[in-house]
Amino acid sequence: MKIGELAKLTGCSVQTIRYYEKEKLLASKRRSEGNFRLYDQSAVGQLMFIKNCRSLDLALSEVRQLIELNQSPGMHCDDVNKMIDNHIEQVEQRMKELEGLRRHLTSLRDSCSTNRTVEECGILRNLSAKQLENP
Amino acid sequence: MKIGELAKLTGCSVQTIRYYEKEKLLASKRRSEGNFRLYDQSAVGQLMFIKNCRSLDLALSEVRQLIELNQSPGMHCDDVNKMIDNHIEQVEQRMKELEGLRRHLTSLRDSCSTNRTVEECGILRNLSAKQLENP
DNA sequence: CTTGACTCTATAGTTACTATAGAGTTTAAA
DNA sequence: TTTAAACTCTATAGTAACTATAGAGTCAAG
Repeated sequence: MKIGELAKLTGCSVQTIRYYEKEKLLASKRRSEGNFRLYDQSAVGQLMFIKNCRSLDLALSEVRQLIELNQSPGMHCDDVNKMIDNHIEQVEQRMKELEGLRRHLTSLRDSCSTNRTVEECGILRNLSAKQLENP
Repeated sequence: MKIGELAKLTGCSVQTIRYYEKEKLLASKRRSEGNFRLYDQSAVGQLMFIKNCRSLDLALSEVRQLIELNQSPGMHCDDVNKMIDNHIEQVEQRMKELEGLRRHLTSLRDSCSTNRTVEECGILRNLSAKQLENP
């Protein structure tokens, strides 16, 4: 199949597939006479693997590591576990940050009611304050 | 004062200050004989305003809008309120996404115990699955 | 007068794509 | 058979908000 069909099957864009190839995450060995990329069913699997990883917010560098690991079936998979553990931590960390941010924004929003002018705006006054407390 | 002192006072890096100037978020009118940027106390305030906005994850384009608004003290500040409301929504949206991600990662992690080989690794097997359910 | 600390501009790199230009290829209809 | 549409190719630039570097100039102290 050609790149367009692979794109449709996997839900990736054509450019993205070419980008993954350039980044050595996906090999396309064969080309047609007219120099078009040709793929088989295994390419669908490889691309879905990448897509699944990306839906978990894994970086392409991490995906690359996983692909390499996948190629040594006999090795221990501790590194995979570590990577996922690490990722869970990062996600939880970011959630905490966002919770702080949310509280901060909400209290900022409460400092201004409607029908004020810019001059009176509590939000702008707060933003101009020398230092914003970091909760 | 020169750019290094401004950087120290505000906690921004020297390059960041120059970058803000290029992006027209911060004006530096005066230069020394030797072409060094010269700042006064008001620059500290302007830079802290930007820094405060950034600590709330406001985009530089939004900061630019706020700076412009700040220059028309008589106008209504509804746009400021809208921007912050909008931002709160975005933060909450991202928090929901991350919560889904966290659950997803956790259940993935549970699919593999220690002391397995890559071949047996539940995580890799799951990632290879044609479609990852999107909870 | 030279050393070191500072500053200047311009440029490239980061991440994971997306968008474009300009060219060639294939398929279908007129 | 021609031609038009739809597809593909490569190469390049853009995105956001910086950070890092090169190579040059400025300034104060010793």
